[in-house]
Amino acid sequence: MYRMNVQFISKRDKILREATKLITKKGISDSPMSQIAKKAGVAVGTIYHYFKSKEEIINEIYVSIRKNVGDVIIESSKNKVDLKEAFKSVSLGIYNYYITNPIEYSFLKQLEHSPIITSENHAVCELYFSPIFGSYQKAIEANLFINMDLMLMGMLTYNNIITLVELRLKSGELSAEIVDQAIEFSWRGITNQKNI
Amino acid sequence: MYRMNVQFISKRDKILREATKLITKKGISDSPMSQIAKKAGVAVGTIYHYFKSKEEIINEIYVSIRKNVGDVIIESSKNKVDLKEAFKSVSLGIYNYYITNPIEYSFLKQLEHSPIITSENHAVCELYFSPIFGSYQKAIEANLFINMDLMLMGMLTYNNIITLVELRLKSGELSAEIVDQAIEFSWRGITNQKNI
Amino acid sequence: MYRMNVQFISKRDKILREATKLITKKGISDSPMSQIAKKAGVAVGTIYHYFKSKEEIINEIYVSIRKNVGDVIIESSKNKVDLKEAFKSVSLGIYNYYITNPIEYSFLKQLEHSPIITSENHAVCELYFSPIFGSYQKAIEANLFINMDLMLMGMLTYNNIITLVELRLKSGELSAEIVDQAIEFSWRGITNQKNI
Amino acid sequence: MYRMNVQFISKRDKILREATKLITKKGISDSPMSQIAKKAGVAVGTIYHYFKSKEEIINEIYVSIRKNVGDVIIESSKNKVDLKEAFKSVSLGIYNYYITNPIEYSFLKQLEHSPIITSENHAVCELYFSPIFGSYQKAIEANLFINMDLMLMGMLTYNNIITLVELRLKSGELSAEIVDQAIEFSWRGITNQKNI
DNA sequence: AATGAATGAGTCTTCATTCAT
DNA sequence: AATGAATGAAGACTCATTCAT
Repeated sequence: MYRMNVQFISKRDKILREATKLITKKGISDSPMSQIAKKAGVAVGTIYHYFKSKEEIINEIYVSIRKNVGDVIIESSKNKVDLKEAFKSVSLGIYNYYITNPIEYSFLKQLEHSPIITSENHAVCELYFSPIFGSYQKAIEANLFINMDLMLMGMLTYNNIITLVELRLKSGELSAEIVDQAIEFSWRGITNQKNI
Repeated sequence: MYRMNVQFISKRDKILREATKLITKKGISDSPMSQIAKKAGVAVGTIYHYFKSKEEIINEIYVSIRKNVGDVIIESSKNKVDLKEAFKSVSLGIYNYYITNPIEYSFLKQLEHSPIITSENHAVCELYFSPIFGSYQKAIEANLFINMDLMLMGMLTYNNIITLVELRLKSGELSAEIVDQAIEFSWRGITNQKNI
Repeated sequence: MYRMNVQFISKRDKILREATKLITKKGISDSPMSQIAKKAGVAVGTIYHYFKSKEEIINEIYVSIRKNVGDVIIESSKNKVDLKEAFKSVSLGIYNYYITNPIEYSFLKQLEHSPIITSENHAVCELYFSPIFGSYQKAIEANLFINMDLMLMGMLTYNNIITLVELRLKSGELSAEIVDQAIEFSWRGITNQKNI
Repeated sequence: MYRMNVQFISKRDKILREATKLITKKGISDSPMSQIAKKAGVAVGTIYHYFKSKEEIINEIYVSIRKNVGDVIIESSKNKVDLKEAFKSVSLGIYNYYITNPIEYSFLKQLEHSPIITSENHAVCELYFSPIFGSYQKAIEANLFINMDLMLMGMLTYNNIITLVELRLKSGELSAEIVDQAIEFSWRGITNQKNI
């Protein structure tokens, strides 16, 4: 059993991995369980040994990707004292995560408006954003950020990163300048220029 | 027989209308043609008398909604001399269209990343945004707007309206203040404050 | 109204003609009434004005082609005193009819084993062959032809022509020599060589 | 459990068997998959577990019957030194195969002109006749058979057997004498009487 | 734990036929 | 005579899920 962890991928993980790829490429209803099984190198029945249903697989993938983004947020805001530096770091962190994991990004986009994701899971995922809201709240109180509805501010800044990702996926490449333009756009939008 | 045309809805229109509603509520693959037919009060075969396939219906709906938004853009920018006034008017125009037509909005969101929409139709829809790009271009040249990638600027500002719509749909209601905050957020993002 | 008969083709005939072409090319179940109507330049309903059903059209076409072949048999045996001359003339007559009307031939082939043709019509068509059986009967009685089951002799000689047609349709072209070889093959098969 | 293999018919075989019967009786387009499934005692889905499509089933049946006939040809020409004896043996072999397997015969007749059979399969089936062509070729070279187009000779003699089968199926019964008449008919047609 | 044969409800689509105009 | 919109039963095929091994 020793050394088995090296390069060992459990069947369960293989199923999740291939499901993600397939669904991203073909869409949910063009990703039959039989196909997922074949790609993962397991029998159809095996999938049902690990998961209750197709929906369960999709929900699990969705939540796990959202968690990854949550981790990126936490990680990239660590040890950043300067407010702008922190803002840029988090923005770039999310941006980089998505463009280096385009499959995960597409999967999220495809599912975020779908009735397949349970509302319970939606709620869980919201929490992964809470660190951002926390720091925004403080900046508003310190009069560094515009006094704006907190949820609105969070969504606007996050979606601006998404816009950037979208543009990048469309264009294939994006200059550092353009990335900077987008972040500065958001920064101007949220900051009290006279105090910062 | 007179005045019969008032309030007369053709079967074709009924089909489109009910397809839109159903797909928005249930998603494409949970909106069988049989169901659409039933809701529209026609036989399944009748649908195929007017449309070649399910995909054709979806494409037609998609393009027509996008066209409506295009018309709103044109309409709401008419007779607006002041740059900011025009920007606000267009922003509010789009926002209002979506929140008064939430079904159309949801339909769009569900389809915009779908492979069902032909690339030809995607191209057609892009054109409906051209008025915006035109005015942005001029404002950049006049140094009133930040010198930013045009496509980026267009996408950021449009998506900020989408964010607002999304928040409103989530919350059920939105104060005029919050709407204003979002528009001002974008305005700060695109303008050269010293020249405006 | 005068001169109208020149080149005037009734809608009824157009329907029959286009149905024949379409069914030959695509097969019965890939020849929808709507398509026949379109090719014939009439409305679907118009077809039902002239014919009770699709099956009726097919039966009518089938019988009329079989009648044409019957006419060819009668025509090509006229004024032929010599037995062999008559045999060759009829054989060539049928052969030529089929290769100059390949659509009719294919139509027949496609339908002859089909349950669509009523047994009544099958019986009617059998009669078109009676002239052949008559002359064979006489030749057998005169000891010029082998004493063979009459029906068998009729079917063998007719089917040998069909074989020739089939070979010709396969090859695209057939030398006069080969045609002659086939007819002589049948002739040797039916004749009492010592008496002829 | 022993001897269980005796009389065990796999679902796959049951499907093929019932499809053959049904298609022969009703024709292809009146043999829905649902009906085949019911007769075979399986679910519709099961058919698609074993076959890709209805066309695939039909092709497989067609080729396998043609192969049977090919085997009969090989078998019945074995150890036949005398030319006429061999000719009669093969003719009777084919005749007997068809009349003892009338369903297979009808199936073949119905399909041989159909576009459903792929040209690849048509080519494969042609090969099953090659033994016949080989022996004819030799007999022609030895001046025992008439110098006739080889393909023509092959088609004429084969189709004469078919004619016999057809007559038998029509009449219900056929005397040994009539069978002999038909074979002698062909024999006279192909042989150089002076050399044989 | 793992398999994959088997299921059958459900999908989109076709098409002969009808009927009001 | 002629139209073609409207019908809905029926067809081929898919696929999530089950279950005996």
